[in-house]
Amino acid sequence: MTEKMETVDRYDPAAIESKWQSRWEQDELYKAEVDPTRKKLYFLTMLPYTSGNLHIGHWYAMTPSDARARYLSRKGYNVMYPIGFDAFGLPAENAAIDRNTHPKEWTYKNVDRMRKQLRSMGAMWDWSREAISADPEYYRWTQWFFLQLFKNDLAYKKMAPVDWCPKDQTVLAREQVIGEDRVCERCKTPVVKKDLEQWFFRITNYADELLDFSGLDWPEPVKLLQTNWIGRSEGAKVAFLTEGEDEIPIFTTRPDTLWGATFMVLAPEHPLVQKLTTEEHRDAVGAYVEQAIRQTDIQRQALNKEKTGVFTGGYARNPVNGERIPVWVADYVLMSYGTGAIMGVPAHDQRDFEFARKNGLEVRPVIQSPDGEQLDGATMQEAVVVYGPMINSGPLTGTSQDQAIGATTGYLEKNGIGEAAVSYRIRDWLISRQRYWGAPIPIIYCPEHGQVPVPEDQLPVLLPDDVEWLPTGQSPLKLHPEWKHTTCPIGGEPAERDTDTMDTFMCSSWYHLRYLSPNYSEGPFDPEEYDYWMPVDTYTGGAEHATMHLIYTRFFHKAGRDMGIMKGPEPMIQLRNQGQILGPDGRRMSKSRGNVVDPDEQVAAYGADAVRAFLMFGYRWSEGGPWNADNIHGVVRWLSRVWSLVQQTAGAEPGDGNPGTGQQLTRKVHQTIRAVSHDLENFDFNTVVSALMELSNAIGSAQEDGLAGTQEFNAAVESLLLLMAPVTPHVAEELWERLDKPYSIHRQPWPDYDPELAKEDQITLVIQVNGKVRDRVTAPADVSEQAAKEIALASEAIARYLGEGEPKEIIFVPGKLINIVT
RNA sequence: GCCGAAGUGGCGGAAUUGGCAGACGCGCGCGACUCAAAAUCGCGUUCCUUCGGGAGUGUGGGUUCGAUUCCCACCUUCGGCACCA
Repeated sequence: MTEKMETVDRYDPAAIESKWQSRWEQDELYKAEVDPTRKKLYFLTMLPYTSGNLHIGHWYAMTPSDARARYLSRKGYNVMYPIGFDAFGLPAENAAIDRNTHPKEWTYKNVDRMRKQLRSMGAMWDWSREAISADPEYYRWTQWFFLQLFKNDLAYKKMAPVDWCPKDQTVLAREQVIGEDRVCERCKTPVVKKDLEQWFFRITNYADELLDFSGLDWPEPVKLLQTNWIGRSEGAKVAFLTEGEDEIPIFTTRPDTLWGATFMVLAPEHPLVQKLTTEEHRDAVGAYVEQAIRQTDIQRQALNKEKTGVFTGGYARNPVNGERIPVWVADYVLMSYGTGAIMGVPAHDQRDFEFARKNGLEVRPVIQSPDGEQLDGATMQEAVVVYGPMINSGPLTGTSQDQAIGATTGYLEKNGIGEAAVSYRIRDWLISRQRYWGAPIPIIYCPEHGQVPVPEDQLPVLLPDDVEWLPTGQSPLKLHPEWKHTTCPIGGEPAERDTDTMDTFMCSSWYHLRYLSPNYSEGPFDPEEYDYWMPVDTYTGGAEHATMHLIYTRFFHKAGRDMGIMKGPEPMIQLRNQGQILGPDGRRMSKSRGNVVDPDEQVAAYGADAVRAFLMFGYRWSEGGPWNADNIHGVVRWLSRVWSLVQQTAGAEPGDGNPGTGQQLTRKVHQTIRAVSHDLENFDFNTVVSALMELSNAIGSAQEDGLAGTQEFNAAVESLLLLMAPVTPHVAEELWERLDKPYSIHRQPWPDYDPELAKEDQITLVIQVNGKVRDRVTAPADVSEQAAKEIALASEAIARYLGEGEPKEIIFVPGKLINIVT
């Protein structure tokens, strides 16, 4: 033993990791190829943004996923695990401007650095499928997708009040404006409203289909976030007529309260405001509308504790009872939802109630209060927001709660004044960005022919390199005359290009398709690859993308399917979210706080295998948590122990250990195979590592018991390495080689377990009295109820707790416990 | 306010179906090795205790022979939504 020790070198991850990384790459160990004879598995992890440096968060997201992909590959699946870079976008452009370099240069330098950093993980990525969204050969097809959406009327340009980030000098999609403060998702600056002509995608056409998650194995919270984001409401659309015979449609979820509508409110931006306003009220309305439109959303909200609004002087008729009701303008009604106009039913809507009280408008109850009390509009303190039988409702008075909405809708339809309708919270996806670093929108504006799509054979519309940034923050594309001025593809007239670029979420909506065939030039992807690999079987990434990327990519897929480009109902079948690693102080990592953990430093200090194993072991993957610099030592020690254990015992002469111990070791091996397989399958990475530790501890004890060199012992060591390989690929490969096993361990089939061998033959039988544990005895695993009873009643420890007389009841759980109830 | 997730030792966390609470690790304590230290190895480590035992999985109830697990009410933390008619 002592002699042997001296020949054992120390575990030195730096020496073995780069060696194996180059070897695997050279041997194309992870190259995925279409093979119809094998069951495929497309395993995808959200692509990194080219921000400059790999973050410990990337490791946390990617290395457990890699372990699972490796496991499934060893289980026999033909696994494709690709990687690429999300390379366009604001952060790159801003960072480049700050550093006075070109975004392209900055981005591609980052790609080089991040590639190296990614390689240091030792993940099973197929680098031959790498795709970078800022490559012309990539964005050519991003533009192509835009044109297909345009041709199918799923992309359109319109003037609309949009969210503008004054710092980043661009508009944002609704999804990219976050929180109570309505700030820019990237720079956290409060956005302002601006009226601009912008490109939108008709994601609202797919609202209903996006609510259908059938066939998807996605986390419930993500499905719920998307459901709420889409925000489907059922109700009715009702046409009110002004005295000038203009129609004002409104949407309501409570058609049953129509008889209680005592006023109408228009959003300040509503097109009929001017026309309805009487001379007498013109100044007041004009001033109100102007200040409302000028305000940012936060300003509106701050004032919104108090409902403001002004009377237009105009009137409309309530179509169900012909009553003349005043029309007001107020900013609590949003132009962007429903029809931009509402009926005011103060008795049964709290907002309308507050507005009515403030402005002396009539409050008229039309739904029976649930406590049977007679509601009095003049004295009510708040709106009674309930469902109930209809009262004061003309011909429908007395309709029961259950029939109220249906009866009203029927009445509306019969009389031609309205119909059942659905409204959604989600808005069309605004994709124009007034920025340089993105895929140019491939549209040319011709004075003769209007919006003319760039012919497909002229794609890509290349981003010009020779651009200048002015302190005004204007897009350099606007200031680049040679690029901007072109000719009309139809008639050759002088024409102008669209100088906006596309939201980067557009690039990332289809990157999983570019991975299929990154060099394909006949289309966005090779259909043969598509048919084999799609859909994505498992997709992993952060839950923060629930209402952005994950909703966009589903829309994109469905639109692509309807255009005959893609197939199948959904792009990604199984989704799992990891949590977030925080700084050691428990707060989000950020440079300004100085709490950023650099993965390169960790790898230099402990090796990639230790960092991988630690990230899997130290956290519930779906939760994450603060970085704990101490806990990684446990994993490092474990790997060192395995390292010396394997080498000390390799080729040992069989010892004279007792055969029972060998059998126990074999049992532990089979139990570990079962546990590790189950937990990898279920994303329970922390217990994967703890099960492996238990096995190596058991092997260590067996070594002390003199079992080294026996068949059981060697088989256990072999199994340990085979099971460790997905978690710690380098050290497993190195030790595997040192045992003279065939290269590569990552191509060895995953070990099977034998349930018989995994079964315990002895159990600890727990003896309870009235549900409290009073004794534990060793018994055969298949101990019968009768035998267990005898054992329990014979126990001295138990006798003390049994009173006089017979036990009332004895409960026996086979293989577990016996409970005596007295 | 509405919706969602989570509360278990000093810390990270474990506990297939309602059945031994605290696996596996960190940290800490004691010991071995060493001139010494580091590293390594071994043992111990939920709390209280009069050493018999008692209490214990955010709080209070409930169901059950038996509850971290199921039900009801509440508290705390974190995330999402924000006048959506």
